[in-house]
Amino acid sequence: MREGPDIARIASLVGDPARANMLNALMGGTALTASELALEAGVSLPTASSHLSKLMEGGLLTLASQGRHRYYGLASAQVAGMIEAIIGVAEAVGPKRVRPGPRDAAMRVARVCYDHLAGEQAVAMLDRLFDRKLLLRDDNEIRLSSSGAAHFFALGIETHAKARRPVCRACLDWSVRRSHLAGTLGAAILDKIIAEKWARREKDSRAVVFSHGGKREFEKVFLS
Amino acid sequence: MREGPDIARIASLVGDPARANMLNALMGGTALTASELALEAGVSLPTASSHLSKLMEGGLLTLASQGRHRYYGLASAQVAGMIEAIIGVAEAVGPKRVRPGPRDAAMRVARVCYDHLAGEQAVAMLDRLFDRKLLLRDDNEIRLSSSGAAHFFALGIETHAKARRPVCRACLDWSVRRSHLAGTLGAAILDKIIAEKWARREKDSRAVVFSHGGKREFEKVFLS
DNA sequence: CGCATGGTTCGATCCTTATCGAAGCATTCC
DNA sequence: GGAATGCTTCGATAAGGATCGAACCATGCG
Repeated sequence: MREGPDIARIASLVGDPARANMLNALMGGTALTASELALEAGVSLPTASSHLSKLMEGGLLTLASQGRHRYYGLASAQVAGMIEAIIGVAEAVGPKRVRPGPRDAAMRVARVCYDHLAGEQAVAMLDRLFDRKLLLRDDNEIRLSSSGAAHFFALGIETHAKARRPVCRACLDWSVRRSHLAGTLGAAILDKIIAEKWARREKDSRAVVFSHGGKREFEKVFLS
Repeated sequence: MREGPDIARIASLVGDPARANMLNALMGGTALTASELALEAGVSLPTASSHLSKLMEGGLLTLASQGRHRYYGLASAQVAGMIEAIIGVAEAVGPKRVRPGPRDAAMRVARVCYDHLAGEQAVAMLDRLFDRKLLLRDDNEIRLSSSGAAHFFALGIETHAKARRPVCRACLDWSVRRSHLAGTLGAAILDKIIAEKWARREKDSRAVVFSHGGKREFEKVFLS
């Protein structure tokens, strides 16, 4: 029984919750840094780093170093396909609802994903931004339209690309399984939400809780 | 990160070596009993039983009880497809050859698989039995031809179905990745090999070692 | 050059889980 | 009914690995 490919080794790499979350986050196709992945997985940076080196050694990830940033991505479409297959089985098997507590419900509605907003609210927002043609879908990329640039400028949100980081980026939402908005624009919008006190971050959690008035304001500006 | 299908749970089920071996053995499509799977995985019966109940609870296996026998099989083609995908990644990633020691080499040539012979010799034997039309391939089933019945009768091997257990059954070989012969006929052949002292079982191992003369005899009878 | 920041390595702790022997159930055979 | 066989459950042990704080390396910025 010692022959053949070591399937237990590969499967056990995916079999740890932290690593599974990381891989799941990378299924969006965009490479992420160690800190982003640590946040996504809900573990500390050293822990994430340890997991990432295991995934690298297992051949599941590729690494692109850019200056002091190190971007991790899935190694191949084959790896992505394997994860898809596992997700498929998990979905088929898993009407296993585990404790949909109040904390989780709040997370589902709105939460922080690194530095931008995620959850139902964030997905709905991106949908509306497309509907209103403030953002344009261009293959897998998201671009800002001229009307969009004007709109965000009016809101006091800077939309000029400064660093290497893209202004707009799609990020796959875990709970909704559709994209929400990342990139500097996504980050700026979250900043505004917090600065305007429309919502506050829950302590020791990624949940974002809107006040009653704040929710109204947010919907007026982004969901109308 | 608590949302969506629990992919870590599914992956970790496959991520244990013993369970991976069991699933691998079941990839042949034929359902196997707990004892057979214990042997394949190289663990004790209680351990195997524990693993099997976990795989059942995880929805990866189905169970068919027939009297005091309990046959475990893969739950669905989807599960099989997932395992295939994992194998694919493991193969792509894994020129990781681990210690092909003499013990493993012997196992590759000939070993016991529950109560019948497995390994290169066994696969070659089944090929020859088909070539000589002593056995007939019938979809996924294997049948004994009339000439085959006569042939084995001449060798002193009983081929009448007594119990529920089939006379012939294909069993996927780990090392060769092709089928060898199981069922009562497979068991009877192994019995003859041992009884004629053509080979002996290695102690505390599944390896079967042929003597020089025994190998000649075996080849004359089954590989000619 | 020094400081700040993103990442990794190290060491200690803790928890999960694989493992097997012994005992207990269930089913069939005599 | 008893004996035998296939399988599961229980209990105790042991090993592996996930985790985090603290210290360490590397790159970029002023």
